This record gives sequence, C-alpha cells and structure tokens, in this order.
Amino acid sequence: MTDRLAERAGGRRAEAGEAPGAGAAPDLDLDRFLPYRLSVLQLAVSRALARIYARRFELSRHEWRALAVLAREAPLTAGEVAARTSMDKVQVSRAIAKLIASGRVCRATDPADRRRAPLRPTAKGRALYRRIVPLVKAREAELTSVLTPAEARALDRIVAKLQRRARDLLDAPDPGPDPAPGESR
Amino acid sequence: MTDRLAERAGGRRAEAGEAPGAGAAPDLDLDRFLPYRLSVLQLAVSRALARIYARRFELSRHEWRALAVLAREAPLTAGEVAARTSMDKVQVSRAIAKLIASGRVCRATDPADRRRAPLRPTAKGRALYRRIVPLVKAREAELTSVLTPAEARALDRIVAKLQRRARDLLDAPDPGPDPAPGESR
DNA sequence: TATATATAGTTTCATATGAAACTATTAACA
DNA sequence: TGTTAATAGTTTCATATGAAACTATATATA
Repeated sequence: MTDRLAERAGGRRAEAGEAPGAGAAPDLDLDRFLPYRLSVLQLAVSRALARIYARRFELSRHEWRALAVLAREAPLTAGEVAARTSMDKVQVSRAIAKLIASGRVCRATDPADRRRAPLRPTAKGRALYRRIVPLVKAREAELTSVLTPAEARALDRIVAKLQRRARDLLDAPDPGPDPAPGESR
Repeated sequence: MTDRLAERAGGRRAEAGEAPGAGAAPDLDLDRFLPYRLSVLQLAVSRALARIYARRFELSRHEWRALAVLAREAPLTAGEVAARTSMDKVQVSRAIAKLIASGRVCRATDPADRRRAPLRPTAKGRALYRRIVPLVKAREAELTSVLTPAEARALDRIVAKLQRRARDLLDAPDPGPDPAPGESR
C-alpha cells in the first residue's frame, strides 16, 4: 500500500536528482489535507450564508457580525466589538462607519474617557437583526441537517479543540525562520 | 426560561414597534453559530499554516495550492488547476504568473488546441514542493494532535458531509430575493 | 507641570480580490 | 466558406484588505 505511493513519488525524486534524505517521498493530497478542506468548506458555507443577508439587506459579513454582537451586548466600544468578533480594529472601524451611515448603529462618546465611543444599534438596527436571525438560523439548520445528533455534538467539541490548538500554534513564536540552503533564494 | 428571553426581546420588539410574529424572540450567539466558528477556525488554521511557507519561501497560499496540485498531477491547464483547488480562474492566472516569474512552473502551448497552456513544475518547483510537504504535514499533525483517533475520523466524515451540503445549498437557486416591506434599504 | 508612554479609533498606502470586459483560438452551423 | 457562439486565459476596474502611520485622549513619571 505504501509501496505504490513510494514508487510513484520516488520516481519524481530521482527525476529531480534530490538526495533521498531521511523520510519517505513527500506527497500531499490536498483533498485530504485538513487546512485546505476547512478553507474550502468555510468559503462555501460563508457564501451560502451571505446570500441571506448580503443582497437582501445590503449588509456585509463584517457589518453583520458587528451588528449581531451589538444587538446582544450593547453598548460596546469598537475595540470590544473587535474582541468579540475576531475582526481586527480596522475592519471594525469600517464596518461601524457603514452601519452608522445606514442608520443601523449610533455612536456616543464616553464622558469618563473621551477616546472611547460606545456603540448601540438603533431601533432600525435592532429590527434588522430580528429579521435576519431566523433566516441565518434556518440556513444553519439546513446545513447541519445532514449530521446525526452525535455528529453535531462531536463537531461542536472538535471545532472547539481545534480552535484552541490553532490559537496556541499562532501564539507560539515563529518556527525557525531560516529556509536552509537550496530554494528560497 | 423562555420567559426571561421573551421579556427582554419583547421589550425591544415593542420599542421598535414590530409585529410580534409567530416565533420566539430572535437571538443569536455568534460563539455557538457554526458558520462563524468555521470562519474563525479556518482563519486561525490558515494563518498558522501560512507561517510555514509564506515568509520562508515567499509563496502565497494560492501559489502553494497551485504548486501542490501541479506537483502531483502535471501537466494541467490553468482551468484544471482551478477545478482542483477551488480557486477561480483569475486567482489561478495570477498565481501561475508568479510561479512562472519565480521559475517554479513552466508553461507550454497545446499544439492541438492553442488556447490551452499545459503547466508543469520545474525541477526547482518540484524541489520546493518536496521541502514544503513535510513541513505542512507536520503542522497539520500538530493541529490534529489534540483530537482522539475517533474524533479525527468523525471530523473527516463530518467535513465531507457539510461540504456536500454547502455545495448543494449554493447550487440551489437563490431563496426568495424579496426583502419584504420594512427595512431592506 | 512637563515629558514620555499607552490606548482608542481612523486614515493612508500598497496589495489582494473578483466581476466583467477583453484577446485569442476553436467549434457550430447556415 | 462566413458568421456566430463557445472556451482558455488575461487584463481592467472598482472595492476590500491589513500593516503602519496618524489623531486625539488619557496615564505615568520625572
């Protein structure tokens, strides 16, 4: 089983004249590579969902996220919105600017610290939130309807585990930044 | 239990002057919303992975993907690369242009159909692929090391199911494109 | 109090993105 | 054949993105 793979990839190695090295012939099937699969899945899910609110309500994904946290937890400053949505502060700043321009969010100034600008949804923004929530929940249900209850529970746990792990890997210092001789220039 | 939620949201509903409607008070917790969680997870994983090849080898994600399929399946045309990587043809065109500029891929012209331009990795491109594969595989292993074998198998199956489902939802015609009276603009 | 430093949020600038227009070539068909 | 439609791939254009610079305010320190 491993033999067939090794044979094929080995042929390539010989062809390129590379030293055999320690491990087996490198070979990567994108379709079985989790980061790639997550990326493709996320994109498809994100597009399926954006159909719900993007065209219908002229709301970008970042605006929707900001509105969604503000509807539940207002007042929040831009920085707090960023922390709760995994968006960076530039994205939040722009999303909020659009939400304010469309009259869905309003901004005040914290008198105790005039750098801070607490945000709240307007009545119009809250009404929009209430209209969208059932739609996106229904979409999520359509998506997860193909999973068994056990799979749904497993997914919940697995995503949480992977998320923590990915965060840890990102927080860790960069691995050796030296490319070693060869390619890389 | 529903009462407390209904009370709070009901207050907002009354405030915004919206009809009560049929369902319970809409409420969405982003942290429990699968599309959002997938988006955050994918971004973290993607960043953790890009560290491996982006800075070290001056390779973008799209370039890496194109190289990865070419290393295994060359010759492929740009359109075939696009089909195998879930990238659109513009992304592929640009990624290929860079890969050619950096001497990692070469392009020919199909004499039987001169619109088609079969692509292959150069020896340099293949060598780069062989250097990167073990690194990204190791990164994937670091990531999935937090999962039990059963969870890893479940994830494989669940992602496949969700991917098919998301694809179906995307292929389906748009849901009712009418926002209904009220907000919407 | 002056001075330096930190923080909240916005703007700038260079690059990335994708839809649509475009070029070149091939296929369909009248 | 001449004309139209289709396909492979690139370029254009308007918008999105993010790092870094910037503005305004607040805090710490000498």
